[in-house]
Amino acid sequence: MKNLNKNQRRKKLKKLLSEDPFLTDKELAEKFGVSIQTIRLDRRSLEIPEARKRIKSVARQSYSKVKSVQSGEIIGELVDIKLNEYSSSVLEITEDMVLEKTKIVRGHHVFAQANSLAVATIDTSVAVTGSANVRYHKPVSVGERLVATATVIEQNNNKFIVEVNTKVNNQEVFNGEFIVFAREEQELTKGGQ
Amino acid sequence: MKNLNKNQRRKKLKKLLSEDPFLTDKELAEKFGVSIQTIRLDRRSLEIPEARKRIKSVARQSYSKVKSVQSGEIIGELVDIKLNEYSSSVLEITEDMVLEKTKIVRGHHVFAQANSLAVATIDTSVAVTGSANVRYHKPVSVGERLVATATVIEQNNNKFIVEVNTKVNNQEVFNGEFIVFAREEQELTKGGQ
DNA sequence: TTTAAATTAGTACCAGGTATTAATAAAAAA
DNA sequence: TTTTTTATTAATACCTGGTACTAATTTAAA
Repeated sequence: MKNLNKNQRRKKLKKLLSEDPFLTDKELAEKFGVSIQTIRLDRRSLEIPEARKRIKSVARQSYSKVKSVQSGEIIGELVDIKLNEYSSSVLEITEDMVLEKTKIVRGHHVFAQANSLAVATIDTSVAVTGSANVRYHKPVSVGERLVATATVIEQNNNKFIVEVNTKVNNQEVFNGEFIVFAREEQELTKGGQ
Repeated sequence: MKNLNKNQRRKKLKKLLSEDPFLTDKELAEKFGVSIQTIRLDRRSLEIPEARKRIKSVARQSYSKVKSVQSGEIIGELVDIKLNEYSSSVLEITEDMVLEKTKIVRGHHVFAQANSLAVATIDTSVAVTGSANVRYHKPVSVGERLVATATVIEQNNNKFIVEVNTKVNNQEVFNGEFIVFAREEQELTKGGQ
């Protein structure tokens, strides 16, 4: 990759680094057949930070994302809850949740919000989904806010039937009936999830 | 945070770094009130790499994860497919998919694999899920491999009924019936998802 | 051909380490 | 208590991937 003038090289450099932020100046210098100093001048004028900082920011971004999903254990933000009765959560649709082609939300995100809400509504140390019966009414797109409300409609011992209703602008886009089992921590071998 | 003996300190160190891989030896030394050298001995005996390597691996993981989910659009790895007939995918369960407390896989991951497989099986530019009826039979844990197979069992015009069966070690853990609609790219306003 | 722009070289310095040897402090055993 | 072992700290040389700056050299344009 040679014989590029300054502007071509800088343009390409920018693109390369956006695709692969892990490249060091040395690697870039080799790729372009120029000296390290040239690459550094390029980065400076393009205001691109050094590799370690780029890597760090990638790590930070994704780390906080993973964490919120892991620790929160609820998909979306819980806005209201009364255990064993009802709860609701809000999920804002971002670019990474949609299909590239159509910009429509991938079904499992809507399901995940509803399922995690249904499970969270039950007051027990461990709640697992036994089955779900769901229906998608309308497609959802980037920027829209999914408001899910879960209602416990029946309880028999440790078996709960939870209905979840998801709306965008007060219009129903999804609903589902989840059968959730409450279990104590020890008995993890049989049934459900 | 002082007066910890070696083993207590190492235990805590391990935990701290698992929660926040961005901490440098210097910061850790201050936290524990010991010298940098001590922290380095600790890391070495615990086989924990230096901060820059930890950060890099966090970045790499999430970078590749985001990419594969976005571009692949299939959850898990597609291993076989005959369009409009059947397909199968394999999903390996990793730590980030399970509930912290119980180490059991969160339901929506199993659903996501099945749903994305059902949708991918249909030969059209846009396929959306209309409804799903799913059942979780057994809990799934870290390290297990979910093998999902999707079979188209009925077709009426643009409406497909797809059955998905997910197994671990040849034992069924999940099954679901998905109603999927095939649509052309223009008509994105009404129905389904 | 002279001037200006682009590139390369060189040097001092930095963070955050590895790896090793040696010295010192604290705890346990004799 | 003294010795021995374990734990901790210090010191030093070296590494990568840089920043920041100055100076020299090369290439292209006026």
